[in-house]
Amino acid sequence: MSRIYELRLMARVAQLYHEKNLKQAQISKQLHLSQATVSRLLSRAVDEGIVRITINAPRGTYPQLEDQLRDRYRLAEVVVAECYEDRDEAILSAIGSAAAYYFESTVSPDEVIGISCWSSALLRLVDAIHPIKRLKAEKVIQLVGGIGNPAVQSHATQITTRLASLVGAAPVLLPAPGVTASSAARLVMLGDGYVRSTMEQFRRLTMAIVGIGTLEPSYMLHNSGNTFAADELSDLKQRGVVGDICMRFFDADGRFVDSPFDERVIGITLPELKSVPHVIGVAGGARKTATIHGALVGGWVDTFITDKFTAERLLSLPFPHRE
Amino acid sequence: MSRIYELRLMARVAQLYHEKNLKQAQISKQLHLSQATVSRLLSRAVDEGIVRITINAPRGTYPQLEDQLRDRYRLAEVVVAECYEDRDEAILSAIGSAAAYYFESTVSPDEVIGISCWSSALLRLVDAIHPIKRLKAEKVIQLVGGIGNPAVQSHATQITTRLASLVGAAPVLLPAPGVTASSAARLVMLGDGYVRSTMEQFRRLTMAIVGIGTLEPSYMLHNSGNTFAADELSDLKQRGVVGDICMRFFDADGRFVDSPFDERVIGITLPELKSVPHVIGVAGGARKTATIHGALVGGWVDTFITDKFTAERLLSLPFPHRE
DNA sequence: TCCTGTATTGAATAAATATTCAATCTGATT
DNA sequence: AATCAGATTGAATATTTATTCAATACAGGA
Repeated sequence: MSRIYELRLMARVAQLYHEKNLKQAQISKQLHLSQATVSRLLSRAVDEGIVRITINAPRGTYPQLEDQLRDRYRLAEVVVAECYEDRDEAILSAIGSAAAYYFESTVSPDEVIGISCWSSALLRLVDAIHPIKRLKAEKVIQLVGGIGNPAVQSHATQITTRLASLVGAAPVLLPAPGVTASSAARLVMLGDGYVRSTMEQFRRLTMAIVGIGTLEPSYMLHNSGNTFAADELSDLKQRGVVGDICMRFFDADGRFVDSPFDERVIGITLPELKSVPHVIGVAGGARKTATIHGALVGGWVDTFITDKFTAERLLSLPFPHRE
Repeated sequence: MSRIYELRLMARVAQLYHEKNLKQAQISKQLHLSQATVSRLLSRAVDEGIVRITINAPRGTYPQLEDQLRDRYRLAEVVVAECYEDRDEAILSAIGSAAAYYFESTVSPDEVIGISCWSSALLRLVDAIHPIKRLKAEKVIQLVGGIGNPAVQSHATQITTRLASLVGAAPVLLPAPGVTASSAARLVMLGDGYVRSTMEQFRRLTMAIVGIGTLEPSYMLHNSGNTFAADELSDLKQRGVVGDICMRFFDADGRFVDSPFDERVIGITLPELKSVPHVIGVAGGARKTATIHGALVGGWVDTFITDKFTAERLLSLPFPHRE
């Protein structure tokens, strides 16, 4: 009966609040109501649809893709970067700088950051990070050894060192090959105190940045010299492996795949990685669709940064399981 | 350069805040930002047009008319009531109940309310007030004496008494004719202690509700028996009078018009009325356009309640002065 | 390179807003 | 009428949000 007057009052209060930017206390004085009533009228105005709040996504952002990926893979956060061409080079560039910005606005002091150095996306990330943005993070820890070839191995240490200096943190290196010739060789390397000390610090990580690699075709693995025997590769394929994070392999459903190979890796394990509070995966590219899907289903990362093409490909995949 | 990432972040924060209704503290945890940053991003999101807040006026409300009237006449508050027919009867009904609702939601305890009893709109107002809404206002004071005819005079006291009982307040009556036969007769009436006591309480008013009357044609004044001599009426007209509030006359520019007649009125004066913190004028109807305009220009009320037809007529008037 | 003025940031805190609570009212049902 | 569950209100207060402040950071000029 007096509903129309109530609605008018809600609209009036909303007008003073949202358009004239008055405080509730001012409105309550002006309209001779109590502040509590003003507050209640405002929230009723939203319920009644008198006040409507809309969010316009800026061009070049993809909140829907992000939402769908977050939802589908139960991720804490997803960033989908704008990208103009569906080629690896453009994609790496896009996700590299998107990840760099995400990283910059997200790191806090006292952070213990882990970085896997096998991904070209992470190379781009480190390149794109701004000269320095205040922080002294505590440490930057290398999560896997370098690549067999000593020249490339030093490349890995360089990324770690570079990131560390960018955030004003102490670099913690893993001075060992990522993949040893044999399980026995690995044990020898682990005997090294420096190596062991680094690996013991994995438990203190507060943030990890990792790439997601395909088993095949892979640029990186091809470069890794004698790391892989051809039969080993086909063995992994046989076991259903689709990709790796930090040289730890998983299948299409994201399950860790154990193999003799795993015994030869020097670096963080997947369970260790999973216990890190904030794991950021950075990856994109047409070749990697199934690989990334596996990694995400496996829940090995909680934050995922990619480009719009990769995002769309992932979303076009069927997604059976959802309890 | 990294502007697109900033915009994305604003949109993301806005989404979590406005759509998912998270608190800023939750968002800051989820996105690894500080709460201060979240707050700043949110307000930037409004500035950037990422978040847009719109107010939909409910059907039957006229915020634009209200705004224009508020603006034009510098009023603290205006209520424009829905009304389906531009006839006095429909208008009185509309503004009566609109004013009743306004009054109900606006009065507070300890209020000292004055009411002028010469207006049919105020009759409707009192009729429309709900059975009782909690409050004990302190007093309801009659602002002008009754009409010459003793029968009608008691009518005036009834309105006062009725309103008083509706708000649980003590009625304070003005037991005298609104217009005496002569200035001398007025002085005699003022000798009455009760009358004087009431009039002394005018200074304590916190709210006054008044009608706005036309000089001519007027229903009320015709009923008032010997109040007006025909020559008096034409004398007032000659002086430019267009209407009255509480039997005090003003011209088309709202200026008080003094006359011998004024000496015979028992009731609140315009300066006294003006010193009341909250003066609510209730009026509408085609006959009254110029009258109401004068009253509003004069600034004799700070709150004005009317119907949409009257509102439109007022706004169609030219409005020259605006410093 | 070293200033100097403008900008950003997070922690601390001031300010603003939402909620609790007790009082009171409404109105439905005996 | 009498009673009782559900509303509604404002004051008090808890919670949430915006702003201040001090500490850098950065850009541009000397």
